[in-house]
Amino acid sequence: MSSGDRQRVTVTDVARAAGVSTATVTRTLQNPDVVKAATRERVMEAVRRLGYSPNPMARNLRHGSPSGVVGLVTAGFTNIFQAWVAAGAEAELRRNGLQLLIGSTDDDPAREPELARIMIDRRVSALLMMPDGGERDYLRPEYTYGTPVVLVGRPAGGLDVDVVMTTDDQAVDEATDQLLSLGHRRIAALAGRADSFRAAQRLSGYRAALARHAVPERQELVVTGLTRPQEINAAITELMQRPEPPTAVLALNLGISSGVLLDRIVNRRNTAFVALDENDLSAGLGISAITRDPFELGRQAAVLALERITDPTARPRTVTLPSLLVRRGSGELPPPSAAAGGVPGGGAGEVYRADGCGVARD
Amino acid sequence: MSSGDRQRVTVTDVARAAGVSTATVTRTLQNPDVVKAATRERVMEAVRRLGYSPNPMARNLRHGSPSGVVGLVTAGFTNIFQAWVAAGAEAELRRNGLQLLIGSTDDDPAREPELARIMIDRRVSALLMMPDGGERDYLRPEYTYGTPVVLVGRPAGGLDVDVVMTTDDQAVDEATDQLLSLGHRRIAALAGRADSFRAAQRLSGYRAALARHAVPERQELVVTGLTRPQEINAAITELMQRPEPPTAVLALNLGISSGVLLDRIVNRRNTAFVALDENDLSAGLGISAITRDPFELGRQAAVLALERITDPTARPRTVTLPSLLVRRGSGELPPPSAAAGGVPGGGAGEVYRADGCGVARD
DNA sequence: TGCGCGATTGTAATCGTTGACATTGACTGA
DNA sequence: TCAGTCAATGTCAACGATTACAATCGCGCA
Repeated sequence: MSSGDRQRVTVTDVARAAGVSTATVTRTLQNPDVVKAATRERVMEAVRRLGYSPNPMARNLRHGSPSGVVGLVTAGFTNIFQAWVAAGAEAELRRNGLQLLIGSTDDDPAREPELARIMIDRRVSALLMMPDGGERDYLRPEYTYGTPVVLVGRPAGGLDVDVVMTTDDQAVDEATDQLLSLGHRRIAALAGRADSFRAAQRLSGYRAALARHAVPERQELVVTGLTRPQEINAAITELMQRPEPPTAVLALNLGISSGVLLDRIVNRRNTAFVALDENDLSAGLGISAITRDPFELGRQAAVLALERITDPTARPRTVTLPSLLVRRGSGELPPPSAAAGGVPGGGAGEVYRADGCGVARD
Repeated sequence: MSSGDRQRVTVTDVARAAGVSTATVTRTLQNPDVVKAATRERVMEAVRRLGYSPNPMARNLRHGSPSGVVGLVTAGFTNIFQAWVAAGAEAELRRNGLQLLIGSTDDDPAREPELARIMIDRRVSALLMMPDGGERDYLRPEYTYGTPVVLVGRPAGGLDVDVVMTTDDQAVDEATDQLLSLGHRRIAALAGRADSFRAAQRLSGYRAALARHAVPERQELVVTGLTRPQEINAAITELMQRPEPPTAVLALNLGISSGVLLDRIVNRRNTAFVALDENDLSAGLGISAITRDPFELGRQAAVLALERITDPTARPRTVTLPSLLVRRGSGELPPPSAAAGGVPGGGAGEVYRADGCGVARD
């Protein structure tokens, strides 16, 4: 049959069918006002009948015009935080008639440049980069050929590009400070890839609070490099079985937060706990968490991209969104040794329902 | 500065720099063996020095070759099930040197055709469609121009395309059957969008089991159209407050599964419960679930796409992957009225934490 | 010495779309 | 009536990469 033909209808076909030149077809589509109404009708009829749509590659080739597509590079499709960022960017771009396409590095820093290159080569109107890989040289202007680049949640590192950041360090500092004020002295901090900017940013908040309270950092309470669920589970189990287990736990990314939460439920622990980022259940279960509104993060990234598309000469900007500590109880628990004083803000009354912005799907 | 130039390096530039013709540059890149070693060196050096990479649009324009990019249309980036499908497709495609790009309809069926069109126009090598929208006419061959299309988790509807399906109906039948055998007679079924194929497929399994056991279906126990978390929460609350509440609950998609799970934990319910699809916590909490291995689903879709790319004339195929009922305890609970008999089966080693339900922080 | 062959490389047409420029024809006002 | 104007449409080169075909070169062999 003809299903495999991939034989496309071109302007020439339409022009012949309508008895006009290709220029008139193009004009009818691009600038209808300059074409006589009768001709316009004839052309449109042919377009409809043949099912013509312009080949965007040829169009792009001729006039290096914006493609109407914005690319986003994520660390992984199943990274739900980054998925919400993508959703936020998508919504804002769509409001402006642009389409978002996303690609995943699958947490492999080596694939960032490849994916960025693919998107730049396909002439995305802008490129949003979320992974937290090390090397960023491939985003230097000589490689991006003027494609606007927005970095999400990681710094520019001398690059002349727009950036959207969050104040994770301040929020972790605030959470740590609160735990220290409650009397905690052994506060574990669990983080992801040791070489990532984000882990460093968050740990710096932890250390700042410790320093302010003149509490020396204990090396053995800082665990980094946790990525796989088994590692996370092993780490938390080992921590809690020590002779001197931590009295409070800071989980410094979403995966770790989920792992610690599962451990709390399964093993019925009541250690003080502050999560970073939320999952389906954390709000409903009274987990104090540092939240970052990923949807807004993505939206802002899209806004920056749109502005740079409009005015490529504008000075790159850095937008900072607040990371907020939401107190729901688990982060307000005192250490076991402390007298049973009033728990500030804690308690079952603060158990919220999860009514987040999400829509359930299948 | 020159950062906004978007002035790309072309074959011509490379050719001039290397002192050869554009044809030789192309040959060096496409078919190095026919170029003299010395010339090849000179060209490669120029390519490196200028940072040249071929414009895929121009390449595509000339020779309608496969683009090396496969498009995937999802209902939403934050749909974690579909994200895992994407991850599976990504892995398989990558093994074969192809790149996956995904776009989201944000659960708006009207955007399926738009997105499909964008991807087809950009000459993706294949198109994977996941949303469960109604209309599918836009995938007729006259609109896809031979782009291989694979439907994931929804039927072909007379279309001549590859399909990957799961046996949700059979698994739901099996789960319902088991609950009925345990003595349950009031089994609630909660489903998503009423007009979706998937909800219908799953409910048909529920009804088949009821019919086999000669248990009449109770309209008031079947709730459809649940999409937002609030709706899900309201529905489960209302159900359980009835004079005759259900003794068992079937959640027929992931969002609903999460909602019911949260309700169980918060309200310490111990009603029999079978979820469809899993979230972070369901395995650890002993929730019986119908699982579909989304990663494998995506991988199979990619395999079909790859085969059709290789041989566009092959007859479209339908691959069916099993939906499995994993027994972890919550689905093996008897109704309250039943005597405390042994729980049949219980999944032998598969019962991880049947007692994990209803735990709290005190 | 001269012909022919194979190994390299160059030339130019092509893909589909666009837009600057040229052309056509009708109509206006002097 | 005729130059001038304007609206409508046609012509053709260009975008960048590719490739069929042509051209060139060196060398062996008659």
